[in-house]
Amino acid sequence: MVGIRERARAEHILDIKRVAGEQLSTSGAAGVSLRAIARELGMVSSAIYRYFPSRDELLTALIVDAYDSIGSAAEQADAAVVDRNVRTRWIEVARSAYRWAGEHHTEYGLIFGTPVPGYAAPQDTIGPATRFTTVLLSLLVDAQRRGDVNAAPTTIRPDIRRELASMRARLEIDIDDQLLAAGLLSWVTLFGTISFIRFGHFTNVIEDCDTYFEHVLTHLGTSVIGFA
Amino acid sequence: MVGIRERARAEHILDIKRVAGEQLSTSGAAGVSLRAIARELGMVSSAIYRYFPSRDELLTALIVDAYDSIGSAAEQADAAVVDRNVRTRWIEVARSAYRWAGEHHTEYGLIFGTPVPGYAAPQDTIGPATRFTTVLLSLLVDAQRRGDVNAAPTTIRPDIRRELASMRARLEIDIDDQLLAAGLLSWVTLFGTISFIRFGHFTNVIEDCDTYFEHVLTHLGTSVIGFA
DNA sequence: ACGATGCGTGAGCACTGCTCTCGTTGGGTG
DNA sequence: CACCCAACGAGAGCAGTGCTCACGCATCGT
Repeated sequence: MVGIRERARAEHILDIKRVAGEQLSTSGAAGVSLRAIARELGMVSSAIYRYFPSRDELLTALIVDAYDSIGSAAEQADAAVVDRNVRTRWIEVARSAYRWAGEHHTEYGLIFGTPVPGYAAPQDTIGPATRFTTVLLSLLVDAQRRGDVNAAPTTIRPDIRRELASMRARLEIDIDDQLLAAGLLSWVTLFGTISFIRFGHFTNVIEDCDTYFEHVLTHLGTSVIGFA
Repeated sequence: MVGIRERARAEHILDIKRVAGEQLSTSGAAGVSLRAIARELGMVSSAIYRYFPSRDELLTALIVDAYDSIGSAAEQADAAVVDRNVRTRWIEVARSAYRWAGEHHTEYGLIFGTPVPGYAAPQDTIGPATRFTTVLLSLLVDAQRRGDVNAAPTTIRPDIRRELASMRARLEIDIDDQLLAAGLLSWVTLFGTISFIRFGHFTNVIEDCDTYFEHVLTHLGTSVIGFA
């Protein structure tokens, strides 16, 4: 049987992260206060340290949760595509990221925004961080396998081909240079667009950001990656 | 003649911003402390408030300076291209942004990173903020005028054409839909790539980020915008 | 049954942004 | 030139922060 302490501990950790998440969405990362969390949970501030050794560790936990959240959103969006058409899958996955960023504004800023100087992402974060890109990569792998892609060939310099080959080996995937480069560029442009929209760089530039995002989406799928 | 006070005031403001900038680059935006600045300048903390009404205003001043800094870097890079070839100008301007981001890591994070919730960019920032994009836009205008551009036509939906037309009217520029859309996409991809590199999202993904950036640069200039 | 360990408490340290009052001093005005 | 207001620096003080530590109590494994 699981002990009373163990259960209470798990619940407390959840409570702390919940309140911290509320503070995060209302006041940003700077507004997450251990003392305020303790106050809201009816405990003394020093008690928090029994569960998180420092404020940084709490934020790290929130980062991990955020990566997991956007990753699982993408996984679900991908799984929901019944006909497994790679073009549809790409659009749905990209849309899920856009939607997630809109619904979790500050969490998005936490993982795709300014990194804290001197704060090296702990090992705990790199696992969840790859969850989203894994969805994207498996999508590309399937596209390659099914031959559902025919992009206009672009010139790729030898040093970049070497870089791509190294990446291919590291990830143990079978995607040719053309598709891999296009996928990489689309990945960056996808989050570049989301960041520009969510961080307000399109103010006074683009009025209907939702529509523009859809445009970028189809453009990337059609002209850059070249899904059939 | 300019008074003693006026001169002293201007110098103090410069001093405060200088020390704040040092703190910014070593400890990030969160590490900028009015009291620490006052200590370093040998004045009492409350004296700072004679020059900046709040910490936020100080940060705003740093943001304005950062926008000005990257803007003037781009202007200089553009002006240094003697033959006025638009392709060369694009590459030099984009490179200047990449270089600036590398040399001013935290300042870059300040303007392209996570926005503070509830912090609406004051009017003071929007002027300097457009300085970089103005360089980019004038480059596109020249390309259009000289006919130095021949991109593969992509499909642009009517609602996006409407958005582009509105943008064209607002900015009072003469760039056709095709080029404007390509420029917009390149702008986003440019800063998306810089952010991914500088914010560490390419760790364990791309080894030689400098080379990859050069690749993206030429790709955007050639395949997306299509400079002659 | 007992000892080690987990846990909540409260005081305390060093720090933060910001406010207020109090003299002093510089600089336009009569 | 004298005067008076505004700008200024100093210092105390308030409310808040992250974090540490010694202290007891409760729980759990032996």
